[in-house]
Amino acid sequence: MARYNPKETEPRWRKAWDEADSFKAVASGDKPKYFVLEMFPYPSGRIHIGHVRNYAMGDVIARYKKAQGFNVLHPMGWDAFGMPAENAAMQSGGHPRDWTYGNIEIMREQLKQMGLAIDWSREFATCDPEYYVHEQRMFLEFWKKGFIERKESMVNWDPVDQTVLANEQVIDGKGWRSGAPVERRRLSQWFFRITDRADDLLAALEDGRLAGWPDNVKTMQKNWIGKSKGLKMRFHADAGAPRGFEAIEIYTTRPDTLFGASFVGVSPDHPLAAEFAKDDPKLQAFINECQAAGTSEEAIEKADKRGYRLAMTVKHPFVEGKTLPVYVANFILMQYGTGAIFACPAHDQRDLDFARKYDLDVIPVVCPPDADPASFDVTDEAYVGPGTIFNSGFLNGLPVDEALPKAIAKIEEMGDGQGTTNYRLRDWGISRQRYWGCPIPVIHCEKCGVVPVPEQDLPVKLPDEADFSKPGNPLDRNPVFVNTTCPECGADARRETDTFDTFVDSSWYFARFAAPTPDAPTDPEEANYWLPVDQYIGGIEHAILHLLYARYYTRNMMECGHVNVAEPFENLFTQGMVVHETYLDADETKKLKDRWLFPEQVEKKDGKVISIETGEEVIVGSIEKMSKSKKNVVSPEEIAETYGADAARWFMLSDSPPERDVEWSEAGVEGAWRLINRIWDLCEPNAGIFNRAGADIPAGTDPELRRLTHVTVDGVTDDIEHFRFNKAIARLYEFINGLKKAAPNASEAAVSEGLSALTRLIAPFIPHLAEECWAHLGGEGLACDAPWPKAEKALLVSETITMPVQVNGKRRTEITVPADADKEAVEKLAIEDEAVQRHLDGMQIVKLIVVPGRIINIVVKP
RNA sequence: GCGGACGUGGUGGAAUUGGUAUACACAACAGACUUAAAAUCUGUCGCUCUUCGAGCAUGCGGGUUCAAGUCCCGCCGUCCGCACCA
Repeated sequence: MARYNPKETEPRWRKAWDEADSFKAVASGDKPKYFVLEMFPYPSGRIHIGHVRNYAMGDVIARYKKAQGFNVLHPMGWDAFGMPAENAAMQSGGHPRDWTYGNIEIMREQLKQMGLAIDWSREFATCDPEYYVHEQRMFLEFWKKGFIERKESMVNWDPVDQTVLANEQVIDGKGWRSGAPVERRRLSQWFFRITDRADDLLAALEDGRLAGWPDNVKTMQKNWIGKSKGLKMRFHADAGAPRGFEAIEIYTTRPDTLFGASFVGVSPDHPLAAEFAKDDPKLQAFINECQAAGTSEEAIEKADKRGYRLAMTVKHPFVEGKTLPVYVANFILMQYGTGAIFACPAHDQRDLDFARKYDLDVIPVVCPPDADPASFDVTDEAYVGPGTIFNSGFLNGLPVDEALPKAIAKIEEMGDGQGTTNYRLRDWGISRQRYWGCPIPVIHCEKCGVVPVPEQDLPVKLPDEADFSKPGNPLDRNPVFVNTTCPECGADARRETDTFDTFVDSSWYFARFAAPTPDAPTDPEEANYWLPVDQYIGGIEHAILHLLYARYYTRNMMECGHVNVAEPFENLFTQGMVVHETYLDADETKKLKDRWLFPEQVEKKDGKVISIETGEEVIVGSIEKMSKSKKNVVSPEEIAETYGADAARWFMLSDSPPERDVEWSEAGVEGAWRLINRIWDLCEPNAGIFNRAGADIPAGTDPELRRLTHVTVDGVTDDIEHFRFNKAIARLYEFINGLKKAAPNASEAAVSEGLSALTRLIAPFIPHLAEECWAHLGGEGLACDAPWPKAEKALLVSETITMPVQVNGKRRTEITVPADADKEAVEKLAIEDEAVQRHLDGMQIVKLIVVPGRIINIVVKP
């Protein structure tokens, strides 16, 4: 028997698909459309097995839907702008563009070798000027429509490298490259006004428009948007207020606890803090320390609660004569609300921690339902639940939800504030002080201000020079790029040197895939044919940012007439990540970013992990998603080289449920390879069987084999529909085992039916082998064009069923009953069973439960 | 710190959503074939015991139910996100 040789068959079938243009998508015909999209990759160098998992899943859906008779669009491209290209340029001196396009060449070849059913004619990279010109166009359109504004925000600044740092580049408050303590700097930047659409983005999560999205993603986005009802109010100064700060405006969601207030706090970034710091070096030092934590919310909130008391007090709004101290506190975010709070330590854990540390009052004002106000007290744990207000003047006796509006009304009546809706969501800052991104198409003129680049001058192309040997952004020191004239007055002017956040690039690529055209972002007619994406697939790590930005950006595009959908992704599937241990060189004198080791650079020996190069023990770090920066990546190449693309695809989809993270292990890959051969061995002796066996199979022929065939078709179909690829594969194993056992003694017709179903069922998973088998068995045309098999309902049912029998909830035996047996008959059979009788001896039957088709439980007592 | 998830044999996992816990696969072990190896095939495989039967097992501790991996309460551990990684 000839052994299956993927090295020979796989390239041959890929060529056949290419020549037949099998996966070319055309926006016409009477078939229903189906747009399948996996989140496009960043061209980091080579694909890793996380990519294989992601794209194999999308490919199963694309091929399955094609077989189901849909007109399928399944494109591929590159999220090609971003920092890794600049980092590579700094390290090796090359150009980000060469590095990026070089990587794309390699990764395209690797992806093609996976045998993906992709329409490669639509491929593009976001760094192609033909793509980003439209992004610049849309920016100007959005600006005109008021979707964009310029304002100040904070960035991490590395004083040595003279550059802005991403949060991930700030490690323990220091720059990852320079090691210098990071400063917070205020910069004028461009923002998309996503908060203007917060309400609709939230509403769509709740009103069924995103019914095809998983609940956990919707919940995460909902919490991220963080709509809250609360009160904006002013605390009036009592003493010590600097000029212009006679009142402090705070935001609170708990105005019902105002009587429990013990201090007012402001963020270290608050203007009041800056004002006091002018002549208080100690305060300035404190603010600097707080700012050294960087800009990330995580760092700010995780830090120990610390504060600095200002020489200022404010009046309590309700209690005559009562004053409150004012603190600068490190846990208050300038970005949220007004950057200032009032604190009620008894009913907020952060406030309580702070109050205990600085010995401030803790006044309980909400009494839990089952507690007594006279004795209720708060020690280490703030009470945040519902209850009745006490210690609170005019609010006394009210439940929390009634006290809230009453407190707001009172403050409004006093003219000191207003009830408001607030969002946690912030406007989307899109300016990046980096070279390798899409240039923001504006010009700064001393006279005319900020002026858009005229349409006919687009695209603003990135200049070729990119010298990363000096600190800072190469665009800033490129006179040819920077120096220009004002399009309005003709005077000398400066070109904007910031580039777009790469999330802008990925916020509309799906629309470009659907309808590329040279003169506009989309051809609206074609875009409207394909959109929305019917099935979007990507990592759970994108649950919030990318998916929210894309939803927002699509709304902008809709208002400009580029698309006619607000929600770009009809159905979403978030797959788990492939995670792997990280390895860190123990040499702490090296910079952190240079210490990571690839898995193939280490080996395990006597329970230790050592570096192959140095022989030294390495630090085994946490298990994390595969990423190039931490080098914990595993390439699929070796597997594909040894066993073929089909085996690699099959292996990545078997075993683990798609939505769950998997810790990478190669154990089991040989099982995938054995399966490929087992299927081939099953088909090999049956050359041309489809031509010999008739289409009609007489009733009663090989009922068990036929039932297995149809049950498998039914089950695998259902599994694919629900993204249960691991279960589909387990079912296919059972089918293959059963087919193999039955084939020698079964009729050619039943065997042919089984093999025909098998070939088509495996085609989405292992398409090359499916083609080889299909051709060998006498199939017409290509397997990728063959229709999906249909299960005959009549063949699914079995005549008898097996039911377990429990006595007092413990399984004692099982009985086989006719499928149509009624309840009494089942009860009788169960009680009469010998094994059951042993447990009924000397007992009295109290209750008898029969769940039809499931289980029998006999409850007894002595 | 906040938000979202996950936790079942030596390993990856299954369990029709409250109804036979461990399907399917990997690894291991034993056997067949072979001069030998590979490949292939057959069988065993959660733990404990008095093993033909029974008891105990789904991260830990409680609870609801005739029945709990599944539901509820409280812990522990791991992963993802936290706005300039993509």
